[in-house]
Amino acid sequence: MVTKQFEGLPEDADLRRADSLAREIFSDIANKWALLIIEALSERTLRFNELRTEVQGISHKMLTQNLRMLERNGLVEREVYPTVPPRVEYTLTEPGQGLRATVDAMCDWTQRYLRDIEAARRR
Amino acid sequence: MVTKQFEGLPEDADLRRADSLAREIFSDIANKWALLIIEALSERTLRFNELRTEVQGISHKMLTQNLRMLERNGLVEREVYPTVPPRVEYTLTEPGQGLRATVDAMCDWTQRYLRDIEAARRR
DNA sequence: CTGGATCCCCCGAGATACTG
DNA sequence: CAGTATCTCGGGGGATCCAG
Repeated sequence: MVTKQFEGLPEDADLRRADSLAREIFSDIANKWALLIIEALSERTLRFNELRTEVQGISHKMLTQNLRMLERNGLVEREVYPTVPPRVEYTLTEPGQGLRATVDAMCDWTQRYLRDIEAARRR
Repeated sequence: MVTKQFEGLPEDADLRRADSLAREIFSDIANKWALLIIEALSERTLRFNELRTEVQGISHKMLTQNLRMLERNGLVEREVYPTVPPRVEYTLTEPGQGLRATVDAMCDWTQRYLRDIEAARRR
């Protein structure tokens, strides 16, 4: 997806590294749960269990795993309030907000072509 | 992701069906391989083995499976030329083109925030 | 070349239990 | 409430072979 720009150029370790990184990131975020979590956080900051409710169908484990991944990539920020019981809030960072736009687009697309897809399936 | 619009309304079987369908579709397309295939087809029609090359890392099986899925949902069109050896071409349909735009946006996003993400990871 | 079918292994992911 | 750790199982997905 990215490589094309570099085709034919002399080997360049940096570009190759960037490309492999891009693929890695793409693989990270191009998955159902990650995108749904971002969609859920697009409106407002949410706590762990709120997310669990919003992103319906996700398991405890998947939610934590994906949140860690998103955090690692700097797409969501995790804020811990040292109260009792603990309170943890997840917020979209600026890069996360940027991705949010594309996720929204995907959701819009789904809505827009729902009928067409339904029709296509009947064939 | 879609349900929100309907919250609080009296139960409506049609809306529920549409929502479950939307989730199904979203799960179908929100996966790495499907999106990479669409990205590959965004420039031009491709044959099976060309796709296999473009979408590097994908296995024979995954490619066929995803193509069948995309075809079933009417995102790609499959044209068979009854020559020998057989020649099969895959093309993005109009809905497919629509999705392509959002995939492009995702790729752009990846490029744009590459450095930020790299930095975030080092922490 | 395209693409089904089969075998098989590994790990993704759910369930459960336990800490702070 | 939030999160980690362990166990376990099913099926995702690779490798391979066959067919048109």
